[in-house]
Amino acid sequence: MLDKHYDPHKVEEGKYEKWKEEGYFQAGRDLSKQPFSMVIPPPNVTGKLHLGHAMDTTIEDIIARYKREVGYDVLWVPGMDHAGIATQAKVEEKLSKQGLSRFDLGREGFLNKAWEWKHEYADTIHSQWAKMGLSVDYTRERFTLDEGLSAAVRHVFVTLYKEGLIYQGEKIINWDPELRTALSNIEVIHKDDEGEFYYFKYDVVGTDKSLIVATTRPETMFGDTAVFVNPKDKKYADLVGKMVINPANGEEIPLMADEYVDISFGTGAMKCTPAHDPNDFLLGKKYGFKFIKCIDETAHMNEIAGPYKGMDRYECRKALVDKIKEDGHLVKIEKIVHSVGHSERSDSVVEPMLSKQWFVKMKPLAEKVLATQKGSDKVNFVPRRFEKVLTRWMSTVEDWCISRQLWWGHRIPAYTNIKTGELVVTEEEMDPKEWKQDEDVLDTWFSSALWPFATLGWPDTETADFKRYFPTSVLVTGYDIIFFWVSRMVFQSLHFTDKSPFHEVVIHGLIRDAQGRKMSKSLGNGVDPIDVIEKYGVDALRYFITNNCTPGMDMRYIDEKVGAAENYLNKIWNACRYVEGVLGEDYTPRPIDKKTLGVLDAAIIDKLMHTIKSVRSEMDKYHFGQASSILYDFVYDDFCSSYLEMSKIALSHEGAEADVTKDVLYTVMKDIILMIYPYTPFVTEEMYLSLPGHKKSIMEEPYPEYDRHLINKKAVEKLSILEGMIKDIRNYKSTNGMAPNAKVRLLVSPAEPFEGSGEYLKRFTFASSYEIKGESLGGSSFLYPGYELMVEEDVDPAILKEKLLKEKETLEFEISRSEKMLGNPGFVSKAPKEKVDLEKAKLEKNKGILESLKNKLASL
RNA sequence: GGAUGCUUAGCUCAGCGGGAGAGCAUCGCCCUUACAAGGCGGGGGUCACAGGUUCGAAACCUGUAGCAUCCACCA
Repeated sequence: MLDKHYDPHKVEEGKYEKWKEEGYFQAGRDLSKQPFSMVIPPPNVTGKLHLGHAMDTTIEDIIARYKREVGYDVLWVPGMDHAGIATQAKVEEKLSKQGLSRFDLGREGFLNKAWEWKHEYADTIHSQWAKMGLSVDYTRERFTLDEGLSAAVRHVFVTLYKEGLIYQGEKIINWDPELRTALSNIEVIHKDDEGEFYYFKYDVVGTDKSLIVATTRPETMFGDTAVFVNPKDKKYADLVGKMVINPANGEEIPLMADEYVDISFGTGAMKCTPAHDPNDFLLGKKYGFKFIKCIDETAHMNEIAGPYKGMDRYECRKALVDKIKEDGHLVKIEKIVHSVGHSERSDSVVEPMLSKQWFVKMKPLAEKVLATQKGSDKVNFVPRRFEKVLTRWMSTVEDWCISRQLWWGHRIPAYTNIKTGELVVTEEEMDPKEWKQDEDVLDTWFSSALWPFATLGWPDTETADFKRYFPTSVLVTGYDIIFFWVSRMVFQSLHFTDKSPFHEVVIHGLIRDAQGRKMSKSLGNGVDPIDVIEKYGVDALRYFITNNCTPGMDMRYIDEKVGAAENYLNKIWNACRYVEGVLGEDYTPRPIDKKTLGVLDAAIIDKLMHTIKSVRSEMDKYHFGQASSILYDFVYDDFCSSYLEMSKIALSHEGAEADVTKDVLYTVMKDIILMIYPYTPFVTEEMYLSLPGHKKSIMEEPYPEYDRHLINKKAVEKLSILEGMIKDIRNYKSTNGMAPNAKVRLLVSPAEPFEGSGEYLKRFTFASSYEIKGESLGGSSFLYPGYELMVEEDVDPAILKEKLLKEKETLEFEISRSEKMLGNPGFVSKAPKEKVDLEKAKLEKNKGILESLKNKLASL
């Protein structure tokens, strides 16, 4: 027997372990079923999981559990990401608290620390997955740095290299001076920062003229190789070709003309620093300049900066500007807001810098994606608009810088011969005495990109899992990592397996705080899912997520809503407790027999069928919020408030009527539980096990099926008349200042809506008497299609009249509306016939009611 | 500079071509034997604005405004 109150913690205890032991999460237990597969977006082993993870994985778990119920052999692969930069930064931070740097430990020692860190956080993550109830297949768990993934990474790297799609080159890359590593373009976040625009005077050699050049980055002037103007710019036409003096170091550099320069920007004259700016780099190449680096890897000035050597780039900027000012070459300083690149991880200002790195040549790979998206093997996004995010990026993508100057990650399989300097890229282990391996590791996303196929055994394409579960069915992830992850999985998969890695991508938004702000450490507004679970239970948290997420949209975390979810679960819990009590221990479930159903039974079963149909349809479209609210309405209104209350009367009539009612209660309750189960597996398991005739677990039950033979429109209509009567009487009492349980006498005419309906009416309205009158009722009766009802209590006639007049007004409005519609030839000829018929029927009905209403008013 | 999304009840949000919905909040009444973490009843909205398409628009199209996000090498 269920307890009187739903206690989430008591309910949740032990269930997950049981499911896991029984092997319910394991894929491939019944190969006769259709496969359905997903991979978890591997969380970083940097720390605890946050609410965003809770949302993402809850959605996946709903899908997994639903698909199992519907009859699929579901594989949901769990795993974690080594998260190169992020984890290394955490470990280094920890070390620095002990006064150590990674260089003190050396590569090997540091990696040991990193692995310790990984194990610690992997444990935390595992326990959080268990708390959340995720039905992942632990027998197939993977890690992005495990043996298999590492082999896949090496294979991909070597293959792409041999195909000419990976190359080593010297280009301007984004350098994070704090973490001291290169970054890819998308790891740089551009922010609008306030800065200064410095205008300096450059003397032109051999003349008494000068020109003014504006820059935001004076400290890079030591690396300048020219000043450029636009060839069409008349201001400088006579000066082009002469030398000008760099006010930073007094060196002579040429004044040149190139179309690239925008005449209208600044002074129209631009300094060129080929080693510290991507555009200047291109100019440098075009004109064969030297590439002079003046800033080092820690963002300090090097020897090129002469007296400024050793200064931080900003210190140097300040000192240099002061000096130029002293020299009389500073014209003015303007405040400007400009876009400055920051490292996604360290938030330090990224230094564009010439550097030798490894790159993936993106164009051919991206073109494959774009072509695929036009065909039948395309990846379908939910919502659809996110496909454009992918294709737009793919069509403008630049080469991907994949090498990182870190230790934690997949080491690049490139070796240089110590004696000859020969470079070899190979999957084989090379003898370290002869060959020196590249020091760098790969971008984390390089390995994550292989996740959907490498976790299934690839590059071995003959493994059972790869053959059965690849391509995967669906991927669930946030819109913020479409570039980082989704796009890269797609192009790697297309290139290496010739298939898209998944058929569908379900995109969700971010979870924000109650004020709509992003949750962040600096704001301290983060919510720990574990705290929420402590307070309300996992199921309430899961239900909150289910009910409040709309595909592709951000969601706010609102504590009271989780509370509301818990209350809802308590409601269902109590309904179940009632059903359980009613059925008793001897009850044996029987299928619904259409022929034996009473009006109320037939009506609730009809509504159940409609609910099953629409819920399934929404579930299939991944509209969980929609699905759960359709269910909510059915559970709350149709089942709890209506049928369940009414069943109390039927049950008091012992015999066949009571038996049928029990069958209906059982069926509806069980179907409700089975439909809510994917959202809130713990409570529903507990409730399920309290019902008679249950199996070992709810996980062995199939999803409810829609049966069109159980549709009964007439019964629903009759019920709606009864419910209308009840509502009118309740409202009548309320507006007349009577207590809800005040006794009233009722009359109906010319008959009751269905046999026995009077008993329900009486009970639901606390009527002391109930009588059927053959003839029409005068005065204050309520009207329904074909029926009248009257409350025989003395009430203030003024209130009554007011009520009737209000009713008349709305009726007249309704009638005129219908007449207007039906009088519109366009509507009658163009609207669907059923709409027109519906409107006609409404008009007739309302006209009839208005007629009797007028009589009543006259007789008052 | 491009692109996308949002603007609906006091608050947070669904709905996205056939008569305005939910949760919370609010007001009134009720300990009715599943649930007071409850029940019953009520109040509250020219669905941002302006045009257009349609028999019919909160929903579709085009603009406008405000907010948000993403992309972009403007020195």
